[in-house]
Amino acid sequence: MPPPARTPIGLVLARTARTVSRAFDEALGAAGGSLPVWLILLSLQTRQPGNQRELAHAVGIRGATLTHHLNAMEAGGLVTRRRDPANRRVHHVQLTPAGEALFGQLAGAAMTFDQRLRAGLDDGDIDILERLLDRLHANVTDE
Amino acid sequence: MPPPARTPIGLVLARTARTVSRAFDEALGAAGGSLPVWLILLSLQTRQPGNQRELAHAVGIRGATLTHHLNAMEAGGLVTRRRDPANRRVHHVQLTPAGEALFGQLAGAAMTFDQRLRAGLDDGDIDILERLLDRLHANVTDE
DNA sequence: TATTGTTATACTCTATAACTATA
DNA sequence: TATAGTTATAGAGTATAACAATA
Repeated sequence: MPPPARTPIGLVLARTARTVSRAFDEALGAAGGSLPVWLILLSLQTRQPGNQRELAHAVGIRGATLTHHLNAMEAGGLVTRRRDPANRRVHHVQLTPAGEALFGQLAGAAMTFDQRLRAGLDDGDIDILERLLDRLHANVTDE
Repeated sequence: MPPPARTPIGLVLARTARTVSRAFDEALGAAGGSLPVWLILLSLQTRQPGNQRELAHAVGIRGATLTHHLNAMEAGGLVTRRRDPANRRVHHVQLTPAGEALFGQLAGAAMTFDQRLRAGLDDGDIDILERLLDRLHANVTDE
């Protein structure tokens, strides 16, 4: 007898994530941003990445990919890059006032989106979901 | 007093999904496929999409994007397209033996991956996770 | 006219490899 | 030599718009 043949949980996760990601992208887009820009701004504000390598790691992308985004963000007047006088190889990335303003707007959009996402779920549900997602993450990361 | 400021669940989902998706992509790549190819093969085998519009919808992509993938898959000898004699606008997509073989290999890779993903989770956990993910999906899709 | 699908084109995100500049 | 970051290039996946074929 073959196993019960239920939908693989990875597929359910992939479908949900795609739908949710698209909706989130849309919400961020309507607020003037995008997912990578939001993650970069968020990392810059919440952590204090000492260099771009750390920043790239926090966002989950490669250094060259980060440079790509930072170039666009600098051209858009959102960030500035200045060399560290103590170690001139290091570039410190800083938000401009326009960058901070966009951060605020995207944070608002993200919070609104999150409320929509939580509809019908109480704190206990969210805790459980978070725990289960962490477990999936660990199952794929470890080993 | 500001709200408890917990990590937005959408962010947790996005991070988990990215990590899991990359690992899944890798597993499918090692088996000779990719996520969109797997989704297309799976839809062809499990549903019986009457036309490409239905197939594209099942996979969650646009018609032109599906054409893009089908062109590559046809060039790779995985599928054939033939016109429906009753309605010559409609193209029926069919798996070749090579397509069926790849389907089998990817199915194996997907099952193996799913077992890895489920480590430490019992059926009850999976049920709960699935229910919660469905809820997120609905929260973003509806309205 | 409406529907099915394709072609042409382009955008976003990502990556690797080779390079520059500092140390 | 090693490290921080950039540039050049490319590839995967997606999309829209214009088109061809068929109904």
